[in-house]
Amino acid sequence: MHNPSQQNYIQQLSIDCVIFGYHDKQLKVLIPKLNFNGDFWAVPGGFVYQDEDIDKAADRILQERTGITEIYLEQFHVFGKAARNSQKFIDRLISLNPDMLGDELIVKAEYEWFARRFVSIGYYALVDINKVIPQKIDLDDSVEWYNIKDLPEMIIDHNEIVIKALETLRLNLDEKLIAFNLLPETFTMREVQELYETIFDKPFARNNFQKMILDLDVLERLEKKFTGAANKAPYLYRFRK
Amino acid sequence: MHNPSQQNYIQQLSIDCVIFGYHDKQLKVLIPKLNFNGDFWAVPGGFVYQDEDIDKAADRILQERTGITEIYLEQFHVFGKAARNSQKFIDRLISLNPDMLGDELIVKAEYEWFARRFVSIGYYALVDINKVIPQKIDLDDSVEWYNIKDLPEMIIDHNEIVIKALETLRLNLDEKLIAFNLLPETFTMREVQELYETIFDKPFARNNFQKMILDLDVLERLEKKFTGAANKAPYLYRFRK
DNA sequence: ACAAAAGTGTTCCCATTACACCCATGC
DNA sequence: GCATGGGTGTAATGGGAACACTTTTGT
Repeated sequence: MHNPSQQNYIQQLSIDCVIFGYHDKQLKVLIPKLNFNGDFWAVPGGFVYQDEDIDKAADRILQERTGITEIYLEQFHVFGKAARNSQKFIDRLISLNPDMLGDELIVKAEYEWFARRFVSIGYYALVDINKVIPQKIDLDDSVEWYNIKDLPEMIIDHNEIVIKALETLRLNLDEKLIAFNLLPETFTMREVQELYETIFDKPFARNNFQKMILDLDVLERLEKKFTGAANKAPYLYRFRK
Repeated sequence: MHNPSQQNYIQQLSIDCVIFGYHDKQLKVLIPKLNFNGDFWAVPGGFVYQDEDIDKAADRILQERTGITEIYLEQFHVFGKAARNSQKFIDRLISLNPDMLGDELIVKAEYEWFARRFVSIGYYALVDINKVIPQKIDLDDSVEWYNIKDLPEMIIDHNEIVIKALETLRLNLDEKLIAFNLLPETFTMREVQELYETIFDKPFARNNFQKMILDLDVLERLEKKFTGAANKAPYLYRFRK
């Protein structure tokens, strides 16, 4: 077991990452489930080494779970209520997992580490869901994509963190042209539109949407995509970096 | 002297506040100067008590320097580079102030506290400059308003922090209707326009500006303000909360 | 009467929205 | 041919920018 209390981390500071993916007209969030009795879910998180930039720490945490690099990543909010700690979670965890008390000394140190109040920096990431192979680390029982409309109940304030991340994503989407990070290398205009409709949870007019996106002048049109369907083949596009 | 190392603070976490005020067509920032040899300026900052919300901590830091409560305050960015520490600043401070070495034990503890790498949460505040009576605390030599276009060179990355705060202010100004926090209780339309022109550093057309602001539907028109000038008296307005 | 600045109305332009039409594809 | 979905053009709409004019005030 990886013992945070024995690592050279900044104390009482954590990073929590909301990893967004998109598939099948659903906006999804990558969420590990802990390998303990009792159903504990938490967004991927971690701590910051003494000699590590916070952005680098977030990137490392992301790579551990997704296996990919060069991820679009943005800091969005700091969660720092005085009452923000894992006390309830830990107590329930221990009561349901009495056998986890092994080496008394280390357990005590770990308990004290985790039970303290933490200030957490929230990051959100946008990834191409096809490129991600969810990685279990440490104490993960599973790492799964959940539809954002159907999230499990998570520990501490992690459900609020996801909500705040989505709000920020919506605010930044138009301005920063970041939506394409959620799509594969190539995609059709319909797929872009469906993505936008999913994120904003509202419909867009097809023709005007196409014009709006093309006017951004960030896509290049490739060959047509023959799907075998009985209709005109759509063009494929690629984001021009 | 107030010794951070002996307070019950979260370690390696700080809060820095950019306090904006407005006067005489100038956007100003409240900046204390340290009471030591060598010219050291730093935006008002502080640390977070173990039992204190980070928002409360920011509010406390603000009240200490401005003397006023109910300040508009917003978290805007976390500065967390690994190399972000006060080492250079402290070394220069000590070399210029050799007599500050008093009680060896406490000095050593303080040195170790301040020399470490800090993660800092940036807040910006908008205040009515007329209501503020700048307060010196602890080691302040002075606390003054500086034109944002003519800031002193500050310690660590504090100049960057102010720049980032201004960027965020510009982005949020339209959306959140917060500009009025920088004005007195009542004001004329011209004053609002001059404030906007100062913040965005560009001119606005008078008639269209008036329409734009009134269409926000957040101002109430009061009586006219007779200035004694040889022209039509402008209306006074008040922000409707 | 006049200068200065406040207040308001009106036109112009552009970008978004809505509506309409044509095209390619496989059955 | 025809149903289906893709691509594009054009008219209507609305908000902001530009321009013009009127009103109020003190000298």
